[in-house]
Order: sequence, then structure tokens, then C-alpha cells
Amino acid sequence: MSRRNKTVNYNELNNGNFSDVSISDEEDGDYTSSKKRPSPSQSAPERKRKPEQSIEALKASLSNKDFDEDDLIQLTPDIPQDYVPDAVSKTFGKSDFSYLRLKPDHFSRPIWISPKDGRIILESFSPLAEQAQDFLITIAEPVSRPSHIHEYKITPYSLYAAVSVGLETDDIIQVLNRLSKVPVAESITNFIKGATVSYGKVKLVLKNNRYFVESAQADVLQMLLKDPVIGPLRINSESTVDSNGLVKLAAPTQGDLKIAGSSNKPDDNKNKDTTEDIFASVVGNKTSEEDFDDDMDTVHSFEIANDSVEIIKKRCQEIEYPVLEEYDFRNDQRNPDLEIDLKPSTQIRPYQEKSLSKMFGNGRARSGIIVLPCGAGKTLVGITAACTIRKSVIVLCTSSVSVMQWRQQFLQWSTIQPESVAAFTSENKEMFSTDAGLVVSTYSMVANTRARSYDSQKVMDFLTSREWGFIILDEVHVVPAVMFRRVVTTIAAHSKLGLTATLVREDDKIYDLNFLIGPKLYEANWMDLAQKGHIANVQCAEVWCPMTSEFYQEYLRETSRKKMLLYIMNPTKFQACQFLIHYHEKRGDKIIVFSDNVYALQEYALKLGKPFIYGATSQQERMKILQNFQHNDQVNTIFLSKVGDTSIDLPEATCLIQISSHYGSRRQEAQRLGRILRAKRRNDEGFNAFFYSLVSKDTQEMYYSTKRQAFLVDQGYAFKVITHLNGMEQLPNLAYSTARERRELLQEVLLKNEDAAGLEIGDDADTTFAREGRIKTEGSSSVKSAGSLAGLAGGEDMAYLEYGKNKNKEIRQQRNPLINKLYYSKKKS
DNA sequence: GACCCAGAAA
DNA sequence: AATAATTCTGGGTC
Repeated sequence: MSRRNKTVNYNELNNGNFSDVSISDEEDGDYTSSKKRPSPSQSAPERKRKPEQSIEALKASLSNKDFDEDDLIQLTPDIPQDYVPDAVSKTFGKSDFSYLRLKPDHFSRPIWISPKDGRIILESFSPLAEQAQDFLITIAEPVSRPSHIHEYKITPYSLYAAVSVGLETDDIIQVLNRLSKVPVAESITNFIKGATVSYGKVKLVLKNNRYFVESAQADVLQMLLKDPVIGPLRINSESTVDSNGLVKLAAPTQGDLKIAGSSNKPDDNKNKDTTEDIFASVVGNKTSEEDFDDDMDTVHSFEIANDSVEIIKKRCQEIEYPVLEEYDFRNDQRNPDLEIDLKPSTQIRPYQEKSLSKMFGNGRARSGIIVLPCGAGKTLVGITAACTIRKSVIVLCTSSVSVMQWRQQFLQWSTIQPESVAAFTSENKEMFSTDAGLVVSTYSMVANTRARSYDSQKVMDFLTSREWGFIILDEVHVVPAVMFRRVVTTIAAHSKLGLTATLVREDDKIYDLNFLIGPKLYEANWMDLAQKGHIANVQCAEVWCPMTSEFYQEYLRETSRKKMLLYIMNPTKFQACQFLIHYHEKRGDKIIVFSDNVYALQEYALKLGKPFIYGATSQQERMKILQNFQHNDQVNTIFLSKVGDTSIDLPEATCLIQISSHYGSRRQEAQRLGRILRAKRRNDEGFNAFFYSLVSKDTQEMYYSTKRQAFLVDQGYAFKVITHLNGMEQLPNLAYSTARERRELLQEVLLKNEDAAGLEIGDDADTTFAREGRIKTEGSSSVKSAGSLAGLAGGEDMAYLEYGKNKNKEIRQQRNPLINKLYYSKKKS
């Protein structure tokens, strides 16, 4: 596309009449001609804008809350061709779609759609933004949601999710057209049609203890019946059959189903904004059922035998008509009811209710995934769903700690009887004796393929022998797909709910979840929740710590593994950490310091005299430290290794400092931030939680750090860069403030690198000498000999042993790879 | 039966 | 390119 066409828009925009135009339902018929590209004669001379000015102006206008509407309208469509904005990741790239003519009332329509790849840009400052967002989140994947402009992308998965919560192809296209500033391109409508023609059309429903293949469209079922695999599996029921051999029934509605704990009745929408009505029919609000009535009031179905379920599911997947699993739990008489309800005192929040209304939208339980930030009450969503279904339920989580937490939360929020609750872990093999009940277990316990202990086998038989109404899969993003497949196939559950905070992984295995568990039913926007006070406001900052010259010198010459240690142990970073701890302790904050690197964790914590927890810390020790952190005024800072990334629940923490982390893992970053989102004090006036990432300047850390932040930036968090901490140098007892201390630290770090050096043979000693030589030339008076170096290496090990419980294991784990590495690198050179 | 330790999985 | 931590099991000792 040529650049000059842009000016056409520019002119039209300036000449347009912007006053008082409301959204009309005009369809794109009027615009078909506009798909033609404007003739060249309309172009070049008018072009006045300099690209660099546009970029700056655009950026400025994006960061400024008081929009001048005219500016906005001029700027937004006129993104220079070579400009790839950072704020909205890779918006349209170099594609220029300015030939799409704007609708006359475009300014009151909040979205743009790229004809090329289905990307959608939402102006989040539009009055219709909230409704549009509700809709977009249902049909598209959120890509990036900073404050003013949100980006979404339509994908086959997102459309699958959309149809499975009840949207129809035409609804999607129609509403997109209503919201869009430009007519929705044919490529997009075709894409939507293509993707939705088969997805979500077929449902597998358990009703009155019989399985039915169900669809709103009789022709789809006819097609399935002609399939050589599926056709013969139909069984004839005594129900009235129509001329097509199908059973015709009224479509399910939410009807009188009340989601436990919700404040308003299903048919009560009087407190809803009237503007919402515009979209109610497509957003899946509870009021929407009447609107669907025209074509949705009947469904067709045929019955299949219980034992053909697996075959049908597999076959439907193969022919690209994946079945949606719905559980008609209210009409399930075979499985005993579970006596469970939310306690009267338990109230659920609006967004929790919203996510559940997606799940129970038609009075049945849909299987799928709900995405909520950590601390936003995922557990309560799961419990409420269980209280709505009221059948036997099984909860799977990642660690035995969360098993206990889930069990405890169930007892706390619901009326379930303790004797109906069982935990199943390696040290706790319980079964309930009531007709229906709750089992909480871990993935590794259920998915274990290796030999089982006797008790474990007995419980597994118990789990596999009965039918479960509901299975909750906690932290779905952490476990690989193969494990889920195993879980899903071994346990017969009628509906599945996946819960997660971050539906991202650095590998691509996340996509399998869509078909294994179900579509994404709901995803909350972190910023929205923060604004409404459900999770804490967080100030994020990246602190750049310059490397001291000695450390940087070593950094430049070392191999990558040692580089890492050097930039973590950078004295400036340590000082920054010390300063921040001091500063926030004085403010009355409770601080968690994260370090992935165990060595650094210990060094930092010991030097600062703070308690720390890592893998080898015993269970009692952990409890003691966590107790102190929560209740003891004297203990305001703790150091955590990766153990703290998930499932350690510390509502007291208000400040988080990260000194080392795992490469570019966005998930870890988000998870860690999640540790302070549930801060108890979040509702205090003007309360902020703090999240610091300490980064050694000019090292690899900078690169990883940016990658890690991507998820949070996409969620709308702004990272401030701090290059200098005011008053740090004046801090009393500042560590490593003398050159001598820094040299000693460097020495120690280098020593640690080679702490296996004592066992090393031959040429390694040379490098040791060489290093000492360097230190010596800088005038150190306390240089140690090669002999004492080796001795120290041993001594280092001894010191180490005091902290680790499994000393042998630790030494072995540390040494073997290291020795090998050293050995091989020596060989090469 | 209470511990500890090693090994495998992912 | 690949750390650390987790889980479970089974085998050992006292």
C-alpha cells in the first residue's frame, strides 16, 4: 500500500462533520465501494505531516489524559508506515489500510480491525469502551492492554471460545460492524465464518443420566450421522423423533438457576446501565436469552451410549467439529447430590459473578478456563461453581501446600461437611465415606504413571471408579498438556474448570488446553480490578544498578554461567537492595526479596541478617519464618527463592524486590507480582504496593528483564526506570562501600564459581593464579595464595553445609555439572 | 512407624 | 541453553 493514500483520510477527517452523530445500525452495504482504493489524484500534495512529528504527537497524546478530540481523530488513523508502536505491540506493522474509508460517525465507534490478520485496536477512552471490551474479550485474545489503546486479536481459538459461550457467527460479525470505525473487511468476515462454522456447533450433554449429541442446527447433526464412525453409535430412544430422526427440545436457558452467592437474580437487570443493552444480546448477559429466541429456542439431539462417548469425542475432534461438553447437572439423577452451599456470609464480587455467568450461562455447566489475577479470588470462583453444581467434586493443584489451602478454603467459605472432604497426597490418603464428596489432590498424584504405593492405588481406584460432577484444575498454565490428557482421561468428570492467572508460557504448549479442557470463558483485566479495589495498586520499577568496574571487567571475560553470578552479586545491586529494604521498612512495609539464585539468596540474606527460605529449608523452619513475617514487628523482610513463586500466601507483603530471576519468564514475573496483589492494606487510602526489579546495567539481565515485563506491560502496568536511588550513598552501614570490601566480594564470587576447584586437577590452577595476579596489581594487601584458595574452597563447602540439610545432595548437584563443564571447556581450549 | 536418602518425572 | 524446586515412590536404618 502506498503511503500517499494516507492523506485522503487526513482530509476527510478534517472536513468531516463530527457533531452529534450517534451509532447507527448501518451495515456495510454502503461502504462496499469504499473498499476500492482511492485514485492517486487525491493524494500527495496535501501531505503536510512529518512522520517524526506524528510519532511524538501520537505518543504524547497517548500519555495525555485530556484528549483534544480533533487531535485524536487526526492522529490515530495516520500512523506512519515505518512506525511500529511499542505501546501497542506491533500494531499494524507496515501494512497500510488507510484505503478503508471511515464511517461518517466513526469517532463514536471505538474499534479498528485490521483486514490482514484480525488484529483489533480498541480506544479504551471511548464511552462505549467498556461494553466493547466485554465483547472483544469474548471473541478475541487480548494482546496488550495499556491505559489508552487496547489491542486484541481474533484467532480460531478465540472464536471457538466465543461460540462456546453462546455467540453465533452473525452476532459476532454484526456487532463488530457496529463497533468498527471502518467496515469490517470481507477477509475478516470470511475468517470468522470459516472458523465458527464448525466450532461450538456440537455439544455433548449428559441429561437424565444419558448422553446426547446436541446442536441448534439439525443439518450439522445430519452430517454427523452420515459419518461412518459416529452414525452407527446412535441409539434409539423412546422419545418422539422428528422426520429427520432427531429429538427436538427447547433450548436450555439459565432459567431460574441462581449462581450461589450472587447478589442479583438471573432475570434482574434493572441495575444495569441502559447502554449495556446495546450489546446485551451479544455479550452474553443474562438478559440475552430472549434475543436468541428466534433461532435458538429449539435444539436437536440424538442419543448415544455411555461407552461411545470417548469415541465420539475423538472422532468429532478429527473432523473439526470439536464437541463442547456441557453438564446438565440439574437433571442428573444418577449422581448423588453433594450437600454444599456457600455460607450466607460469603459474598462474591462482580467479576467473579461475571466469570461464572459465562460458565453457567444456559443453566448448564460449560467446561473451560477462567483467567483471574492472583489474589483476585480464583479459589472462591471454583468453590462457588462447585456450590452451584452440587455434585461430587475433585480439585487438582500443583503442590501439597495448595491442597491444604483448597481444603481449608472449602471449609471456610462453604457449608460442606468435614467428613465429605478428603485430601489425597503422598502423606495423606483419605477417602470420603458419604455418597458425594470433595477430593483435593495434586496433579502428580493423579497423573502418576509409575508404580504406586498400596494406599495410593486404593485411592486411585476410588477416584476412577466413580463419576465426578465437576473437576477444578488449579494453575492450569504450569502443567504440560500431556499431564492434563492423562488426568482428563483417567477421571470421569462431567465438567471441567481450569483456573489460572497467566495464560502464557514461554513454550507453545498452552494452546492444547483449549481443546483439552475447554475454551477460555473469562479473562479479567488486571488494571480494572486494581481500579475497583479488588487487587492492590502496584508501582513497578526497574532499578538500574551500574556494575562496579572490577565486576564489569570480570563480567566481560567470563563465560555465561559465571557472568550470571557476577551480575547478581554486583555490589551496587546489593547496595540498592539494602537501601530499598531500609527505606521500605521505615515506611512500615513488609518486604519480600526474590532471588532465583540460591547462592545469592544466602549471601544477601546473611549479610543483611534477614531470614530466608529456599528448597532445602525444612517445613518447620518455613512455618516459623512465615509466622514471624506475618505477626512479628521485628521481622519485616524475608528472602525467598523459587519456592515463593507460587502458593505461599502472604497477604501482609506490600513490597517486593527481585534480585535475580529465571531468564525471560513472563509467567514468573506475573506470578511474583501476584504475591503482593492481595495485600491486606490495599483498601487504605492511596495505598500502593511496590515491585522492584534490580537489574545490573549493561548486562544480559537488561534483555531478560524487558522480556519478562512484557506480560505485565500488556496488562497495563507501567515500569518506571530508576537509575539512581537518592540517598543511597548516605545510608549508614552501607555494605560494600569501600573498595576493599568490593574486592573481597569479587574474590568470593569468583571463588564460588570455582568452588569445585579444590577437586579440580592441573591446569585450572593457572586461571586461579592469573586472577590473583590481577587483584594484586590493583594493590590489594590481602591476597591469598593458591594453596589457601583451594583451602577456602573446601572451607566454603563447610560453611555451606550448615545451611543445607541435604548436604550430600547439594554438593553432588552442584559439583557434578560444574566439574563436567569445567572439564569440557578446558578440553576445548 | 518415624525418619532419611536417592531417583525419576516434567 | 537450561536452573531450581516440586512431587512421589521405594529402600534403607534405627
